[in-house]
Amino acid sequence: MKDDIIAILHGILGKEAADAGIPVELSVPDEPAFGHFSTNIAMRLAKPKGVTPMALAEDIAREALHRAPEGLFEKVEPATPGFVNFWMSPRAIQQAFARIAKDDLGKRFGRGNARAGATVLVEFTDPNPFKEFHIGHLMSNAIGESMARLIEFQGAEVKRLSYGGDVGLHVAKAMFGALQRRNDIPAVREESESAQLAFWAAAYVDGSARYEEDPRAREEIDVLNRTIFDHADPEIEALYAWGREVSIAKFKELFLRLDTDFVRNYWESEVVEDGLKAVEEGIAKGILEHSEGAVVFKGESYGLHTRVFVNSRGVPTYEAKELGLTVRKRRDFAFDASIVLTGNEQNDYFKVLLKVVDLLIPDLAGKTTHVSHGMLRFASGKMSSRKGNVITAEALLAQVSERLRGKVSERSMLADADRDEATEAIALGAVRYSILKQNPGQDIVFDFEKSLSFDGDAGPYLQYAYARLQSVRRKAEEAGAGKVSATGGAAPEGLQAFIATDAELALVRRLAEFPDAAARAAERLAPSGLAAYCYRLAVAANKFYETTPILKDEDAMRREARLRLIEVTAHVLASGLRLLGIRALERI
RNA sequence: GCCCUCGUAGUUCAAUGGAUAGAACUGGCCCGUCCUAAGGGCAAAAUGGGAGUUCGAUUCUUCCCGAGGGCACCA
Repeated sequence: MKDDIIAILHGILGKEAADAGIPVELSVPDEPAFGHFSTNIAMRLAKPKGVTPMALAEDIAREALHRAPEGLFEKVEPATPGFVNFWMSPRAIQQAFARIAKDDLGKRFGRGNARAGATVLVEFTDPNPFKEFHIGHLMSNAIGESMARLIEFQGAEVKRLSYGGDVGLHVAKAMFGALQRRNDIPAVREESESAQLAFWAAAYVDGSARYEEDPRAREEIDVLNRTIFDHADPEIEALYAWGREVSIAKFKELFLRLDTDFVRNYWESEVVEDGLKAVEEGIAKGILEHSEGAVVFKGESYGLHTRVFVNSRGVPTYEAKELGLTVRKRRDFAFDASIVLTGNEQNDYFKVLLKVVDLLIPDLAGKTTHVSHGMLRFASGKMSSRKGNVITAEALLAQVSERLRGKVSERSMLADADRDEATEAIALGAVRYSILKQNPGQDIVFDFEKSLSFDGDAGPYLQYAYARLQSVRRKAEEAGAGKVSATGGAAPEGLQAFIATDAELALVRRLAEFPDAAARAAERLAPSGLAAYCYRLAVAANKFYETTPILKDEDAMRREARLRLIEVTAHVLASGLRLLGIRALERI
């Protein structure tokens, strides 16, 4: 429908719009009084053409109606101060539905080809061994996984990557903390996985505190950092191996639970060499320089600031390692684009890094995009793993599940055995949706009671809408009322003519928006637009469900048509949810 | 001090420079012989302040106020 109108507008405007550099755009107004589609082209073109916006809008409206195939529009109207609003005829909407249903059967409705044939790396989550997997990582995971799926939906092959700091100062701090209680270690190693993790979390908190408070401890930790880096001490090596292993085992378990499949998990320890080599090259090329015993990049002439790449002890910092990672990625994958997702506190740092990459590795220039997410903030104050007041991803999910449990058991649609699984999926969906519905890059103020709602614009609402649609389908199948063509049986010709109520037509118009919504979210690398779309689709589906009898309708053809609409809606909703990383549940 | 984000109903979030700023939660009022009420409907409620650009500004520029982040050996 949208493409039809744009084509008509291009026909009317000829090359005037193109010459003026003004794109012909069509939007879907929130306000029903402004039509199904609306364009502002008359206002934008009035000045170059030397006419009033309203006069142009009137001309365009009249001409559009004149040029359109018979029966496409219900009406086309100019509106002050110069909009042109379009209302599709029911028949045009019905035909759109027939097309969507056909595409949907082919399981390709909504897919785009903006990234067809491209290989895109997406690095996200990035938990660090020796530290906890906290809700910040959960946030990165939710956004990154959704971005990955959106890009795949546009035809690209996506390689999911994670990168973790298994060497560096934070490790030295944790190791220092652990060495303070080395006598406990044999006992702890006999205990549960979670006790071992708790030991390391506490060790890190201790080590961090001592690093800040005690100059002598600080010196020891810096030395320890070098020792770890050099693999110089067997006892340290053994302790390190244990800590690293405990962390990584946990991460693997969580990745599985979060349904994210990384093809490669990079560790800082393995990119050190490439990083140092790149730094050498940078020095040779005069991009990096020695300063006060360290190797730095002076970013001031680029409007950036100076950053240290190798510290005065000869240990590469995050900068050099990230440089090594970039080189490494290029060696491991032939990629067209690489996306790195981090917290927004790294924005300035990444500008420096990407500038160095541009200067040092010209063939990678511009291929890497840094995307940042905001921080999780609490009414109660800031979370800091250094201070030990972090909320782990597991703790959050456990708490959300706990709140859901009562709600799930009140409802009888599920067998007891399935309730735990549903609770898990709803909890994950609720958390994911609350993260994804917001613009990425913004901080999220997190409040257990308030921000994680299970009603209204929230994950469970979408899952519920889906489950209800599926329930109707099941009942229809049980009753033998019409073959819902899940198995691929084509609907009888002309069925779409029975889609006629306002709620039905509005729902079809929503369905038609799906490809645009997915494409736009992928282009902007922002799942929030798709989350908003899924919500609006669910609203339209619920309205249809509430207002329109389906199984109870006496007319067999109409019943079949409505079942078909339900089937397609459920499938599109499921596709949308999948792109958000939220499981569509058959029953709730 | 310099740089980057961000200030929208009581709260949490929307709004490719467009129309009457859109939702949800909370509080108020309706809908139960009906396909899952985690639902549907009604009413109420907001752009931090000032100047500017524009036919049109939540959006762009600038100043002020406020919050967060970054600014050399952490990541």
